[in-house]
Amino acid sequence: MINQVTLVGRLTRDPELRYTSEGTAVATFHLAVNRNFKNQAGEIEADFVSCRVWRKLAENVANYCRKGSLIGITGRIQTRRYEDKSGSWVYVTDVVGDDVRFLDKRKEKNVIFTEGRSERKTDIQLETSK
Amino acid sequence: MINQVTLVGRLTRDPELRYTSEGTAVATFHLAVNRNFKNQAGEIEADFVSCRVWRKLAENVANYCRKGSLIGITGRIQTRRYEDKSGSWVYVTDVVGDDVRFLDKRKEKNVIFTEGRSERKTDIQLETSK
Amino acid sequence: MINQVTLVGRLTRDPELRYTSEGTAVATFHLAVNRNFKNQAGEIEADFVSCRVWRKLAENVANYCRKGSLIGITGRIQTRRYEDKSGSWVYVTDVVGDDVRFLDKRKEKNVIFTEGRSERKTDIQLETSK
Amino acid sequence: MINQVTLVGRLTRDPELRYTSEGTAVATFHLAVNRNFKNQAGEIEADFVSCRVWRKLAENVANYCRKGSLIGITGRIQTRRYEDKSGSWVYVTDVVGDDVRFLDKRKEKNVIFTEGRSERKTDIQLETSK
DNA sequence: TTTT
DNA sequence: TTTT
Repeated sequence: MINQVTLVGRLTRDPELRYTSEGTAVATFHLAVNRNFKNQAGEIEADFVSCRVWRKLAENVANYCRKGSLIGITGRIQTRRYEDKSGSWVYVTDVVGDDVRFLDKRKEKNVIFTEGRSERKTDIQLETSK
Repeated sequence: MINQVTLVGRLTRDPELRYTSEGTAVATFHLAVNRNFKNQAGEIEADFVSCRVWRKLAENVANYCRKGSLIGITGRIQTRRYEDKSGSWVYVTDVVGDDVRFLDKRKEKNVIFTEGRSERKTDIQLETSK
Repeated sequence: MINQVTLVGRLTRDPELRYTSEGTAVATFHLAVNRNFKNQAGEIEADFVSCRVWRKLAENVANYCRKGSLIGITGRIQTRRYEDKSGSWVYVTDVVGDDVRFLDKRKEKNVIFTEGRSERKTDIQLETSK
Repeated sequence: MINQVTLVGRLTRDPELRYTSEGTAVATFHLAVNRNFKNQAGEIEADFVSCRVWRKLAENVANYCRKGSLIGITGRIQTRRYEDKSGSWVYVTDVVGDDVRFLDKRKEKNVIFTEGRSERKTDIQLETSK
């Protein structure tokens, strides 16, 4: 079945990096995603989405993101529940990311812009091709 | 900012239709979205996503969907929180849908297939508008 | 950067399965995706999106899909261009799928429903890993 | 049916604003979306996606975007075809946007941050409306 | 070259 | 409170 999420927002705090007992890295953080419409008071609110990424991605997020970083994340919604101390069920919803883009990096690193080859040419073409 | 969700899954129960004090229709339901991978035990699990739609969409969902209906929904993640009786915050995550497709309808109704004609029309408009 | 597509539609013909010179399987097909609104004449039109999937997915699509099959596909938009015989550039846009769901299969196969158990397990792990 | 696209990329040139014969604004532009993986030569390539937005959105894009602007766009894939001078069919694929985010704006304007207050309000409404 |  |  289909379960696909795309978010662009800012970290509400530094990400938290932990490791499972098997040694797998997990990073968790909340994204503040400003809404694209105003409430009755004319203000813009935000949704605060809980996100989780695994392995190499987790380490990258921990290394490159801080409170306030603008990121794009794609992934899926995951739900789970657990019993709290008082014995009642708590339902939790997270976004599990399979890709994260760091959108306020000044410039994309490691981008050897070969579009030179393709892009520049393309541009010319777009010119020429009218 | 960007906040976009697409889900395809089945209703876990009949949708619930209610009205706000202003008379606006809201339908709520849970979607069971089977995961596309197996757990360690070789079984497929599901995520149970809480969904909410408003107005005409709410009434359509209430009219056309039942427990087990297969639907596609597109929308966004919305978060909110409230204080429970004991004074602690409860965090809630829902998908607010802006479009719902009924995927087990035998055949799409009112589909008169007319590709070609209208596309050419579109083209002429754009031509003219240069 | 972010490039994410989700489509649900029907195959306009049987998929075509081919192999690259290195022996990698590729399946191509077109999806007819009915629009969710009517044109001025009150008719529903469709978009005909060219899709491509690789490897195991290609073979699954070739085995399980036929003209008219309802599928969901997630992936990304890919563009390329080539020079035709007359020396002018042709621009091509395809959706490259990374996941395909067969939506008119009577029932999901191999789905053994086990919510609860495994979710709790996941939770325990996370607890431990703090 | 479902047809949903999310892209984040940079404009390859300034957008072009035109008007249909009925006076409706249309803006067209190409987005360069860097791929998240390298080719055999270790370089990052891009997809060049043709985009189109209408009405107020078209005017906003024309006013606020320039060559190189980083934007996020959500919308759907639209296909059409036309007959060229030589009488053969040309197939065209565009993304028609229903929302555009300007991602290199220094800071979101008019964002008065009010989480909590309004969320509680929403909740009360729902309570009342049962 | 277009599906139900 | 969980679907096929």
